Amino acid sequence: MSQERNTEEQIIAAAKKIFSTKGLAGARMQDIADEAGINKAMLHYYYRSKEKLFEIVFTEALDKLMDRMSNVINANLPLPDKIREIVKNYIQGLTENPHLPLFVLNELQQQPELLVKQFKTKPNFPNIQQFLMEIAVAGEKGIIKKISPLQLMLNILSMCVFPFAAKPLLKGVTGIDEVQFKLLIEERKQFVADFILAAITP
Amino acid sequence: MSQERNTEEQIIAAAKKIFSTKGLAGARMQDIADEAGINKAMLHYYYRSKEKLFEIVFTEALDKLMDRMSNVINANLPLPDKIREIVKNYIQGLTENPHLPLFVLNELQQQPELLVKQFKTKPNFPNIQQFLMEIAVAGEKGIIKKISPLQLMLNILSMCVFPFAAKPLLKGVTGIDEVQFKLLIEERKQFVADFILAAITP
DNA sequence: CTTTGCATTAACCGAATGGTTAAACTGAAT
DNA sequence: ATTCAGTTTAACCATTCGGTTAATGCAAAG
Repeated sequence: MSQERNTEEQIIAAAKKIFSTKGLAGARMQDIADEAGINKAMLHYYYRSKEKLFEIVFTEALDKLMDRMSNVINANLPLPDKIREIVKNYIQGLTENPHLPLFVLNELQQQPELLVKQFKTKPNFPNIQQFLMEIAVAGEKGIIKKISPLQLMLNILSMCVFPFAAKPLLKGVTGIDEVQFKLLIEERKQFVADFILAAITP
Repeated sequence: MSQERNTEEQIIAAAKKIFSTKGLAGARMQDIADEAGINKAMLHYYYRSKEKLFEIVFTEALDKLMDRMSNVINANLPLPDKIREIVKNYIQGLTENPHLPLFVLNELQQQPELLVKQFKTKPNFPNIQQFLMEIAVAGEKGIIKKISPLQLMLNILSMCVFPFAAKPLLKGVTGIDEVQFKLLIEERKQFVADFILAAITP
């Protein structure tokens, strides 16, 4: 697939693709080797075992999801504008990596410990606490309604992430094709933001 | 686990548990046999193959998800009340089967054909078209804002389903335990309904 | 040219896994 | 008591899969 470049990177790229689409249990080392266009033994030569390789891929995936969230959350903007940015930015990010959510959520259900390892090396979630506080404060100030910050954040996340996880179901039930799906997602960047702001504006 | 009863049912019960938590690729026939407390050969005696057994379990799971949706959607209520009912009812249903969403969404991504098989035997989705129409009409009448029915339905589904799929992530990031999670979910029955209605009321 | 150290490959290995089979068991009908 | 059909079990089989190894390739250093 992705020819040239040094072997290590080729492997990671292939592993990302295979693991994120088939999951840890469904992925075969041979699949990854084929995808990378190299010999299977190379996988072990560079990354010892399937689990080690998986952990690297998974950690990077989770990182990507968390970082994208953090970046936007820390922007210096009034809360409503910030929510608009978060939604737009997050949906865009998922558009570029549509398999990430289902992959991460699924593997996390089978091995919740994977989260702990992440926190030990990268404590990239305190920002979320800060965001929750911001929502609470905005509620007190009357900028938005007084509501549970956690519930609001859950709603924001839900509406951004779920459509990507439910893509096959959505396509099957509504009968839309790939183009229409992308259009629907594009439309959501504004729709969801409007929806949220309408819900929380006092 | 579930002792007594006829063997066929024991197997299905065990298969449900194993498949829905570990997925098709991650589940082992031996796991299912152990869970049912019977000999592995029985699985094949009654259900031929892993795939056949899986298909039965999956179809039933998808059915449950779809039916619950359809039932409430067809109730004879004003749209706002109906949305309240849908949210409450759906979240409650997922509370009783918290693994269903991630299971179905994940397997559906790997084999979207599974949906087609479902539609051939049980065309239980036209009701959704009816619901979308109802939203459009309510928009015209000024009962709610004029918005994309599909986007609204996606939002409703997202907010109901996502928290269950993201449970491990949520627990990890916020540090809440099982009891607090259940409380959060219980609270959501009202919060999400309020949220939606606030967003779509003209 | 030769050596040296890393990279690469094909062949191989043992364990796990889905599936099969032949024999043993069980209980009801004769 | 015997037969007979359906059920259950342990042992077994073939394949797949993660992982290893020994031999080969190869390019830079000497």
